[in-house]
Amino acid sequence: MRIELDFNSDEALYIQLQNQIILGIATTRLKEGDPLPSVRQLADTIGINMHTVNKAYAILRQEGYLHLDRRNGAVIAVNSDKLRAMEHLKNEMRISLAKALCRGLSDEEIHAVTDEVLRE
Amino acid sequence: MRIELDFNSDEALYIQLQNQIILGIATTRLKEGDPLPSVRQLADTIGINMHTVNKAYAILRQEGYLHLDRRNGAVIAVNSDKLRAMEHLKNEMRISLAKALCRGLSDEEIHAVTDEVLRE
DNA sequence: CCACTGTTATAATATTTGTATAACAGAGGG
DNA sequence: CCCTCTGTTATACAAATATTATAACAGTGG
Repeated sequence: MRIELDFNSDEALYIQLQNQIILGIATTRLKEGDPLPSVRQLADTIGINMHTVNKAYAILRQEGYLHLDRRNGAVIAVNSDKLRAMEHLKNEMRISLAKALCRGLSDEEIHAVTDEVLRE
Repeated sequence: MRIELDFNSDEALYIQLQNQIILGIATTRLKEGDPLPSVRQLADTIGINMHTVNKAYAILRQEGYLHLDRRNGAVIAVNSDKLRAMEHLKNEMRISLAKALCRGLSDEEIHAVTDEVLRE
């Protein structure tokens, strides 16, 4: 999977990297069991430091998206805890939806945007 | 409106402050034309520095939630650009929804969470 | 033994965040 | 006219975070 980072973004590189991988899983470009490049390899191809990749991988493991070990490297392994995921989603949406409501978007328009994102 | 900040949060104080005010507008606790405390006053009651409040106010003005001038202080004034708001929402939801999809949440479950947040 | 994995330690640098002091220009009230 | 309030700007400093750089360690497989 190709990974592109925006070096002018206000988002940290390791966060962007995390998000790219999460997007990859959500869009099935990355599937359970798929291997990721090693920290050094990926750092090299992107052109960033090994520790930045390692940080992203470590957090992704902690949040249940990866398995890491010295034998197999980094492997996609999604820990599916629906209840926790719904709580997480609710917290993340609170501010985003508040902004939309401030602009006068209706519930229907918000659902329409949701569907549009889900179709990607 | 009461504003509470979490000093142990990983979110910056000026971001939390922004979000509290946006939530206030979305829930109609703050309405068009309502005045906000002056930067010094609010900084004092919260117990943070004046510049931190000023930064939050300045961004809120730039993003079209406030009017600021020396006569009237800070006043709620929402600039309602629906098209831009929908683009903004779409971008913010992309990662949040990707995480939910990784955990196996269905479109229906995601809509249910959306509705739950909208009812707040 | 060698090359590869993730992991850890340590250090240097740059950026962001929050605080602190101070001043400026415009507006309103006594 | 002076005093006080408003947002705004400049400067400096401390702390935390992000990124890079070198280096080493322990386990795995060829």
